[in-house]
Amino acid sequence: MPELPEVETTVRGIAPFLVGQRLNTVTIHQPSLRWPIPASIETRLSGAICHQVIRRAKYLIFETSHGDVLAHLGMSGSFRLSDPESPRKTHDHIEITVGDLVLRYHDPRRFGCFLWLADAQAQALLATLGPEPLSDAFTGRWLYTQARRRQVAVKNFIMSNPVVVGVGNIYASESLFFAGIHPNRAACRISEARYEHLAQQIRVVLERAINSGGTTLRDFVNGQGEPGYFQQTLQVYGRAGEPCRQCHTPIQSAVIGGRNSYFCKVCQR
DNA sequence: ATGACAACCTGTGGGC
DNA sequence: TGCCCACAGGTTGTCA
Repeated sequence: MPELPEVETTVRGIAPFLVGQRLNTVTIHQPSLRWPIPASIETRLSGAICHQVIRRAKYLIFETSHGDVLAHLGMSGSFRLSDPESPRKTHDHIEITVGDLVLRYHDPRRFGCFLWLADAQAQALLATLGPEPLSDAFTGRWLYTQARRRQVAVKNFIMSNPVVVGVGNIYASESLFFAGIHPNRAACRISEARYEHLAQQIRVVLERAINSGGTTLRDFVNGQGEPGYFQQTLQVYGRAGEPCRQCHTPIQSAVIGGRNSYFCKVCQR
């Protein structure tokens, strides 16, 4: 489900309702996510004041007076603020009451996580992360230097977290289309100038998606339960057989690195 | 070090 | 209508 824009949309949606507020009760209904939710979270987090909600890569970090939490939405996770009177749904695994609302973590596939940030496991997850794509540290030169001697397809290269965080399957296809680069091209066979263009397009695509509230393919909703609208402007993702919006050639799809990929064979070389 | 790929788990949609 | 299979937005861990 969520790539960087969807996580950012979630953070922006829920933070105003959490920051400065007390997390009154924390209830774990299903601790079995990708890694077990620490049993200590229920009692230790209850009563904490939430100081800040921030995003790092596709992680959400809840900074509280009783310790910080590192959460990830996996493939199908979402946080949503609801009326406590509304019934809890299947796969609502965590409930946190805040004021007259309840924050629910919903995740059918349970690939997400909810850990104490200070724990070694959480620290290890953050340790290997590359630069934020919307930061000044992310440049074409960085991509170019990282790509030396890398034979891997450029699409897999930009989806790898040590290289740059937050670029998932949708936005990898989209940014490569805007950069005019074929997703199967070996990472080491792209010039620094083309990487400058690619880095710029990655930033533009992610920023536009954030401004549209993210992409909803099946079920993504923001903190208020609303869908994103970026899918209406997707250029190639999920459009196999449909005409390229630039040259009208049918969009191709191919499995690259085990993930479905979409591109225009004329516009992307 | 690099790259390929299975694994984690449930829901959904298409084909028959 | 129902069954079965393929596939889905991510990431880690294992193995060659």
